[in-house]
Amino acid sequence: MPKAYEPGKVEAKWYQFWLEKGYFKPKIDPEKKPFVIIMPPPNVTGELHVGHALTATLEDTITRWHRMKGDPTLWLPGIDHAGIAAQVVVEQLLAEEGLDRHQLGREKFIERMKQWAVKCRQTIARQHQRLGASCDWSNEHFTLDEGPSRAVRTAFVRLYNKGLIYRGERIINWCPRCATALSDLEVDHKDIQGHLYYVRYHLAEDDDFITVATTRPETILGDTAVAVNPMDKRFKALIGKKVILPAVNRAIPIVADEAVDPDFGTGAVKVTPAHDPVDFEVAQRQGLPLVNILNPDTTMNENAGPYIGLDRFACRKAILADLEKAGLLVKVEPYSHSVGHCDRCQTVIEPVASKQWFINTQPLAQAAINAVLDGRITIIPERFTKVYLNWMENIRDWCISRQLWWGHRIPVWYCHDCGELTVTIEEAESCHYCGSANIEQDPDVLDTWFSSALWTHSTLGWPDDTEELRYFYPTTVMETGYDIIFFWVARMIMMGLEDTGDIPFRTVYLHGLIRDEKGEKMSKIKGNVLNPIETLEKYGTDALRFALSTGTSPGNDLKLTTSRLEAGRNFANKLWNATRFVVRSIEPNRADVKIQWELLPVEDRWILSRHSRTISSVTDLMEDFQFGEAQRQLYEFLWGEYCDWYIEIAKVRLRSVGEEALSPIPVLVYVLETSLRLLHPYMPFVTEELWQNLKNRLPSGWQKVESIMVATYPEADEEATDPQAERIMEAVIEIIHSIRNARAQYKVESARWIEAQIYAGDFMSAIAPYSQAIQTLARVRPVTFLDNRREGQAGENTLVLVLKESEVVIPMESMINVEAERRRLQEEIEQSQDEVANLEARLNDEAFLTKAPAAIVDRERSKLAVKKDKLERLKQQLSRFD
RNA sequence: GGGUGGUUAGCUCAGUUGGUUAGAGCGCCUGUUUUACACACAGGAGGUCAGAGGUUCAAGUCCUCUACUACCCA
Repeated sequence: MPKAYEPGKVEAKWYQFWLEKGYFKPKIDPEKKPFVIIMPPPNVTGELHVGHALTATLEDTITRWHRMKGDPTLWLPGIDHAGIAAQVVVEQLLAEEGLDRHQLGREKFIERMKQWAVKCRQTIARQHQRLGASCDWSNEHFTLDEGPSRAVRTAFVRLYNKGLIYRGERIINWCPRCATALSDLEVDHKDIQGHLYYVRYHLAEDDDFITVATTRPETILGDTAVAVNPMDKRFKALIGKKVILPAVNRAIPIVADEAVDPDFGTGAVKVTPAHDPVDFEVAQRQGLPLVNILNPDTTMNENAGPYIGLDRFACRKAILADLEKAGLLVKVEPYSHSVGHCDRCQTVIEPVASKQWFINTQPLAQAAINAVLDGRITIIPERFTKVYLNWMENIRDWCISRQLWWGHRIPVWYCHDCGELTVTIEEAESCHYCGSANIEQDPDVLDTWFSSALWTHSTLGWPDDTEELRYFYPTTVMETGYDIIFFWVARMIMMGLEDTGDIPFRTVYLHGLIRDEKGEKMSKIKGNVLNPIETLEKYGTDALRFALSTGTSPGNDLKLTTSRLEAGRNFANKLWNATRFVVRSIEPNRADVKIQWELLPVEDRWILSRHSRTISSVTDLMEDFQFGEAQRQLYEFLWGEYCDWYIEIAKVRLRSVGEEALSPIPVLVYVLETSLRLLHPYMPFVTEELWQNLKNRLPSGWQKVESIMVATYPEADEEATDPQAERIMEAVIEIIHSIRNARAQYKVESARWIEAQIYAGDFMSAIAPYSQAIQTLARVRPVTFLDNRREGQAGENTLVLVLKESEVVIPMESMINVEAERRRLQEEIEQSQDEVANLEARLNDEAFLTKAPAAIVDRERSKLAVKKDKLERLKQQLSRFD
């Protein structure tokens, strides 16, 4: 084995091995309950980013763990066609060739999109494989594949037939750059420092006027009324009269509507029903007409009179200039208001009345609310439950039609003869009402999230009653980022329940977002994105996975820094070298790894006890979705206990040749091998490589399976916990620490041997076997054990280290610094006194004694006894210097 | 306007039924080529857990308020 772990040399080999063995594919076993994760499908927009790496890491960890536990485990990968986002990417590619999609035509454009998607799928799959993703590639799905597409059409038709999908003219969010309608979720609201313009409208019949305030003066051209609050006395006399719109000289009425806030502006507002959601509702109530003034590219249309052809912002300037000239612009105030922006391209959204397809979501939301309220679905972390419920309870209809080419075509045909709609799953040949063949399919496609909402069941075969659907649905965990809780999770719950009658998953696990070193969200525009592939090539996949999942908590954002990546790489290397040590210690012909449980020395019983506790704790944490903490504990155990202490003490035993000491190798191997299995879900590559290295050097019957991936997940052995062994080892470690500390304090050269005497009272016989270990690890020789406490004489050049259950005496020849020693002891005494005082106060408190649990009181009592004893001994030592 | 999170060591963060002297990684200081590992080892410094009040025998942890900060929804 080389001196350092070289991840690049082994990762591809093991992935290929797992793949060839078919480990990723679940075996359906009707006797067992399966474990299922459906992967959130990445977009076919290019490559995976580090957020996908986090998703893949967490899902792979959960998946590998369940697979090792013996559950039939399905992790189903997939790819999303990503309507707008992907279309924009390919349109940009076309633009480089000097083409646009209209020149190409719909069919040829779709062909180009498909080619692009195929390429993208391959890239993404390869990237997932480099991350170690153990998903079932034979079950990979694409949202535009025939199965999911038929599911989309089926769901659409069913909802349409139930009256839950309808077509209607509503105010929608129009992105002029993407040239499509968007749902409310796809709009970012940003506070913009704009202006409030006060504009005077003359009355038609007399010389009077009314002043309205607006942030968008260009919409004056589309006004069809002025509205005031019916309770507002100022305008009572004007209601029912007409005003003349400036610029276009149209007469419009003054109406009374309760929606008007008398405190806004002048109390009179202009009503532009085709370009504002609130005004749209006013118009519905008041029976006002809609005047649309915009073309789809947001230039002004023929309704804009003299401003026809101008862009919306140019029009605003022009109309303001004209109003000013006409003396109709009364005043302009700075005004901060919220403006919608397209979340894809950040273009200012235009609210506009448009005929689109919608889902009436309220009836679906109720079932989705119940599923969470009654506990059938659990959301982790819990705080997102409230976020989810709040959104569901205030849900609004979902605009699902998009004016794009890339996506699921809406399964609706319009009849040119009878005007009826044919809504069918299969391609319509003729009108279902009049039989005419003169029909035309709706040109639009569906919101990508519509197909995503069906993903948990459409991938398993729905609407067909497949074996997979019956066995794997409902799935177990939905793991994804909290940023798509509404986009995806909430809608999946609604549609899963609607289509199948059952929840789509039992647990929603939401992870945080990854930020750069400065804490900023990663984005291509900022150029601060970390490429996961470059990162794993530099540090190793396991290091990347470690950095992404260790010491993090669910739902919290995390900064990915090079120091985290280095920590992961170092840990992998530490494991590598620990294994290298163990492997080198195994003698080829004496590779007996059977543990002789009844003969084990204390350090073996100690590490086995700590090991067992670690397994139990790690398992509990994983059951509770606390993967970051579980991994941290594994790290602490392997590095801080196994490597730092157990291996070091084992070396002493291995070196004592000729003596009849029990070999530490069986326990070294056992603890290491079990820990590798425990760690495998987190760091699959290094654990497999090391596990195989061990396997190669041990007798052929040592492990039945061919890969750590399919070995069983360790279970804690309660029998192994050994408090007495832990207590003894703690004392030994404390002795070694104290000597090392004293050496450093007195600047003893590291190579020099010093003498030490140890008094350990009742513990002596337990600690005595560690004489050799203490010698080696603290560099003290000779070590003698004292039968009686050495009280020390004044003027003596000895250092006495007072420990919890023992004392260490170090003759320092003439090196003792009396003042420093006195100070050290005084400080220790002060600290000790504080602790004793605190404990005494607590134990004298009647309330504590009666109200605290007995176990806590007992613990405090024994703590006090130990501290008091130590304090007395410290005082005696100090008296030497008086 | 409504909601949620964060505020813990110089930096980045853990700390999950309230119960030892609050932890880690990185950084910093001192020392070490001790044959698994310098991607390491040994030792050390560094914290009134944002502030105030409350509940409790006991609060980083529960409650209330305040400040700053980030995000979500309207």
